[in-house]
Amino acid sequence: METEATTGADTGPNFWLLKAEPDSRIVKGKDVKFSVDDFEAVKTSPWEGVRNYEARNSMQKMKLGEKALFYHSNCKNPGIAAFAEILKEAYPDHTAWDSEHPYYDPKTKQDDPKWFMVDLKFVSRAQHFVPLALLRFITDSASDSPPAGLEYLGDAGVAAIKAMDLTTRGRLSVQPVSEAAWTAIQQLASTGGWDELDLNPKKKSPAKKSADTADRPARAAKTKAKAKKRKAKGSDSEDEDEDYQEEESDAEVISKTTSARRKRKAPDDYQELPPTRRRAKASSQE
DNA sequence: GCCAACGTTGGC
DNA sequence: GCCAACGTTGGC
Repeated sequence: METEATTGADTGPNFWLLKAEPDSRIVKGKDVKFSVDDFEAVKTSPWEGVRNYEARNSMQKMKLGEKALFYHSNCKNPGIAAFAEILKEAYPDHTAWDSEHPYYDPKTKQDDPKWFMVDLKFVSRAQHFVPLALLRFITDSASDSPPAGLEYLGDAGVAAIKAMDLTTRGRLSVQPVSEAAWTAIQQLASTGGWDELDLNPKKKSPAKKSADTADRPARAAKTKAKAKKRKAKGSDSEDEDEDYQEEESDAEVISKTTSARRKRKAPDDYQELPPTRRRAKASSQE
């Protein structure tokens, strides 16, 4: 059974945002770089390596032909670089079983896949790259109306942008986008018009080291408010996720994390963990 | 390179 | 089941 659309639409298509890293970054000896240039060159790409439940759940809701925003993350100038669409609906992410792969997950079994991916088709570049800084500029503005030059967005477009997860949920790499936000982004990408805006106001004064982080508390408050809302209406980060709590016990999921954590803190009365679920799980293997 | 935010872990 | 601790994400 389908859960209803995360975006609130009950019948129409959903819209999505997926993040990729345009800059080289080496993980387990492999470069995980995937820029809009790479995407445009290959035209289609499996979206492998997602290892977050909420992101995965979103991917499992994606339907053939639904539209997505291609986002540049973890780079100098993050933002929306292209438009894409779903070419193939969710199927098991085989890279989880590939020990050579940067996102190898040794705990998942081929007969019980935990991670999924979709195939994405490149549609077009954003004629005007839509920088995160612009979306933040709009989101952080006290006004309900568009800034000068972007009147075409209308108040509705501004409201949609302000409601986007992108600005408040930085770590979510696959997220739903409302249709209104989709439209607003498309308008921005095709029209531009923010060259006159100072998207990076206030460089920190040398005296005040924390000047450029001064707005973070305000941001945090917004983030919290939204998180509360999600909780209230029931986030999908955990539902439909049978293994969510059980998996933790065996913990090699991301080995680096786990091994470090296992080492953490041995209180004086530390005796060697009484095996609990971990043992049960391990012995269930034949 | 720094560090706030946040998802996950795991002791209690 | 709560929540402190931890490591990672990702903007800056």
